[in-house]
Amino acid sequence: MSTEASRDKFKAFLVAKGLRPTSQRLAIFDAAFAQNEHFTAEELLANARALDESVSRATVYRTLPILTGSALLREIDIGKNIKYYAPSREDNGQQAQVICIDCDKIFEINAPFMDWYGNTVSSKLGLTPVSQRLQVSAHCNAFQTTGHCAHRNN
Amino acid sequence: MSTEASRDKFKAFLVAKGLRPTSQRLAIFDAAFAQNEHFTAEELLANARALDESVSRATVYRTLPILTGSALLREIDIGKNIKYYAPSREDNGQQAQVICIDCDKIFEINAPFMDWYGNTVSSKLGLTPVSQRLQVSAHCNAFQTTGHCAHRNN
DNA sequence: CTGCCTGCAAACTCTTTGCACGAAT
DNA sequence: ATTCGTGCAAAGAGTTTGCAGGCAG
Repeated sequence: MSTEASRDKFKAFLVAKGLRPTSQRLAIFDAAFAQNEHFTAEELLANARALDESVSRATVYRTLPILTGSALLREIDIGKNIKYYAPSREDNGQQAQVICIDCDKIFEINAPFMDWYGNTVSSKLGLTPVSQRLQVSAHCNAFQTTGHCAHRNN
Repeated sequence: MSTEASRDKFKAFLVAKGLRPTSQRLAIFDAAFAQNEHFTAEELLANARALDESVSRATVYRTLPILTGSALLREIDIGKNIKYYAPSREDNGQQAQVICIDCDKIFEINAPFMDWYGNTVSSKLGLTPVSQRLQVSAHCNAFQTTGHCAHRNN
């Protein structure tokens, strides 16, 4: 899905919910979809402010649940106290993450068996699966030798 | 591994690290291993205080990393802002969790394929896997109809 | 007497919320 | 007018940490 199409979908979602497509909300959307990497709320704030300096931290935090609720953005919790976000993909919900412990870089891996696994395991317990996540935390081999990861520019 | 054997292992671990097996640390250990369910730091504090009222919140938070570092306790992050803990099992590191969204009950499921998956996926990226986790979030069917989960007494 | 441990309370990080003002309908 | 959205700053939750005193070796 193109960014432009997603932007329209976001506007339509807002209107359908009786919410207004304000300049701040759209700036936050644009900043989110301009990101190549996974990002945090704070990074999103900085990038949204670059587009529209009137965007406040509160509005970012209030808009993020709208974006994840509209399924345009995914929230990714890697077990730190901070949440990461990334634009959704088609294979949404069937992706595993490999997280570099050294630089926090997140790799997304297709894992279509996850849905099957969630269904199988939940039904045995009398539960209905809502979501599943599979994450591998790993050290970067390059970091062990060179002292820094090649993944992210830090 | 019996609780008694674990207790000795904990003492040995402390000594090996040059740390002292103080009454507070042992009370925290005993409280942790008396739990049947997964527990939070705050619950552990309450239970440890029942054994030794001199235990403080700070000491609980300072002792938890020691316990997880000694591999006697596992830390389980279910994507809430709070961390859960549980005594380790033999099949440590190869367990998936099914989490009831309605009551936060955590079911542990053996998933021996996780190690294989972590190794396979990491090696392709030039990474060395450290840990992996597989979690399924699900709704309790009983909750949908009766309004409360049968799992936990709340 | 030297250094590890402790409790207390303050600090910290990330996120949420109350409030009054401003914009849209 | 009325409702919705906003920024600011304060509050909140969970966790960490600086400090002065206490206990062990």
